[in-house]
Amino acid sequence: MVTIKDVAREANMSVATVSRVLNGSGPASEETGRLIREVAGRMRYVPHSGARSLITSKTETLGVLLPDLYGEFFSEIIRGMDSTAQRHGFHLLISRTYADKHEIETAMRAMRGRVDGVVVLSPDLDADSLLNLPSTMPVVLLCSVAKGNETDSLTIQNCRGAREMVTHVVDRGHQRIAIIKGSPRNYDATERLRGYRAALRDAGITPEASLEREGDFTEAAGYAAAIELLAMRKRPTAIFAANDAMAIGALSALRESGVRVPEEMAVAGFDDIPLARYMDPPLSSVHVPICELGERAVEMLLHGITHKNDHPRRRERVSTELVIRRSTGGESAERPPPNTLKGRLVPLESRRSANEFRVQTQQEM
Amino acid sequence: MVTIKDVAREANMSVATVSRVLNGSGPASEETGRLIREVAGRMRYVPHSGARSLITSKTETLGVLLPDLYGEFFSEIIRGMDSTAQRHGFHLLISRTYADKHEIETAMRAMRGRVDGVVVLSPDLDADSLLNLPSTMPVVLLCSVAKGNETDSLTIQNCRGAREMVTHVVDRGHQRIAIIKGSPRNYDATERLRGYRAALRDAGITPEASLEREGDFTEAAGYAAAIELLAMRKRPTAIFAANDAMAIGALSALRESGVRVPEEMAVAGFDDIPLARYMDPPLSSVHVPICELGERAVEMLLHGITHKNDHPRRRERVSTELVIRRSTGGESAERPPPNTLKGRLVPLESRRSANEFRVQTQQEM
DNA sequence: GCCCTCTGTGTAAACGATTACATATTTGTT
DNA sequence: AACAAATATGTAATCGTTTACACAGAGGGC
Repeated sequence: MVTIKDVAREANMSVATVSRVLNGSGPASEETGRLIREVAGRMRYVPHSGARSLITSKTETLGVLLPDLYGEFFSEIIRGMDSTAQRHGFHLLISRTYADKHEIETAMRAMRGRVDGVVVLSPDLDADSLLNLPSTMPVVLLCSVAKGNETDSLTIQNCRGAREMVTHVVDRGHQRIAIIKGSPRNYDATERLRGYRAALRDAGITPEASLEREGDFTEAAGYAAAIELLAMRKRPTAIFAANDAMAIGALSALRESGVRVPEEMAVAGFDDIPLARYMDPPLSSVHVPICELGERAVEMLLHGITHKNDHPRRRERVSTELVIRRSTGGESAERPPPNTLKGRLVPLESRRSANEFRVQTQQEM
Repeated sequence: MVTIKDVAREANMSVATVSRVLNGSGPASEETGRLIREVAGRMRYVPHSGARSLITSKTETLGVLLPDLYGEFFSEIIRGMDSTAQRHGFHLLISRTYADKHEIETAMRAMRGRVDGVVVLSPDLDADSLLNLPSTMPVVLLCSVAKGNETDSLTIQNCRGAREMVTHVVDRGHQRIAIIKGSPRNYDATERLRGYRAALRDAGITPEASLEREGDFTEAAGYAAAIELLAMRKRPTAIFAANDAMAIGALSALRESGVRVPEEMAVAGFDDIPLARYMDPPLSSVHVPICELGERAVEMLLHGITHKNDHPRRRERVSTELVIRRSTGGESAERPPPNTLKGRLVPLESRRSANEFRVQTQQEM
């Protein structure tokens, strides 16, 4: 491995000069500049990032902690993060963890000293406690809230999105609307459930426990839940799945049971993954700008890093957009590429207390 | 940030002893061991990985270079890589690059000194040249071949998989079988095309240029290609898409055109993404053990690292498995979870020349 | 000619860990 | 009792950078 010393020797210069030239961090004559750059290039010198980070105490790397996510969501969010990180000269150190609290803590420790900050995507509510991480380094919480502690966080407008979708279904004349829920420990899932109930309340419909089915965001769960719903003596006429994967599973179950969608049963999902529009019938869904979620999270983290974690904390939320297709009886004329449906960011002012924020959330509903 | 020195001072020990205790790299009395561990824990000491990698010249990090991949593939391959890496105490540094040769080179440079080795997934054929990377560090090439240079590589059994699928379609009585190809610059795509042609040749059917349609692995491409095929005066009776996303797009086009699958048109895909079985009709596909692909790649890389890149190079290939569902007229009785369909690894002995390998590939066909 | 300010360069001290070597202490062997 | 061997601990060099400080020479203003 060729070091800065080797380059200095070869160019008959001191290491200091080489360092200054290569980093543009000090004066240097035109000529020495050219020479050193030429030699460094020829010798294929690449600075040892460990040594550099030792003295500068910067790693130019961002940590990302993720649970085991479903396909499209994972790839898109990484895409968003990596592109913004790269644009700012940062790398991404990724670690998949089981959402378990202890695991997250371990992973955080392991990252310490390797990264300048961390994005933690922990949809698991129990992981709340991770806010107690005595982390001196910047952290951005994704898809979860940190009660009690002050942490930058970024979430999806789950509640409003779900509420809008269910309201749309109500508007199409449905009264008995079922929901296939996500895990009760999942933040996104609980918020979507909240939106569902709010919409029913708005419409003067009393929520019914038997219409709220358990799920876990997988196709299999959606399939199973739909089968159960069909077996009910008083069937619902519409199903709102808390994500697209479950909606797709439900569609498959309905098809096998010979139930026509949307005539006998309307179906709606959440996320608007690319496949949604290729379903039969095309699936109505709540579009989430996943890529943008990743971008924004990294931007927030970088902000925290440049301000040395000494900045007013922010809670932001990316907004969703209703995409109506045929599965809820909407026109299927729609055929714009999904990426034109850009969600806008809704920055909330930084808040001091979680309660204050809660109120805000209520209002936003 | 608390350093080893702080811990040493607090425990009234020398840094050497602290280091030895914490790494278990030297003798230490029972008592000092306990004391130091207690102090380190209390002070939340985490060693600075940069400093450590400086002296040990190990980073315990693996680099991963990926192009912009389609959803499921990306998340699964990372899952496989990360789990094996973690099991061996390694981290993953991920970088998305545009498959462009120059970009890859830049990314490789940036990784140098940050990682102990790199997995490069470069399906782009033009990137061949990257084999000329004067890399002194271990590299594993994924989903592409390196002609000329010696590099460990791991690929999918594309050719055989495609051939088996097309043969299956032929066996169901089809004679005019179209293919929706991937990019001609994509390695997987060209291999799948080769398998398609081989199967036709086996069946005594002469390939027809008009039945080979361009595609780029997106749903939209599959949709468009299917529309074109339907417009032909002499329609095919079956479509083999080079990946599932395109097959799904094709299914959607057929549905809209009122063409019944599989009665009027059989459809098959490649990859067997989780959604395949939830399509209408459930999609026949070639199962690729993606997660395993990632696992194996990391294992190969770790092997290269422990042997300091001075080991016989290997070319391995993960095998695929035919999954027949209703879209090709197969029974749809099948409903095992896809993860029981484990592909087996087919290790090929290390080969000296690319030519030799070529021959082997022919035989394997 | 003196002093000041630039510019270009070099010297050497950090940064935080590991580890070869030295030293001090204990234990065991004869 | 003497000495060897094993155990426990400390000292200091080292890894590859960056950067504060020092210094030399050039140019300008008085």
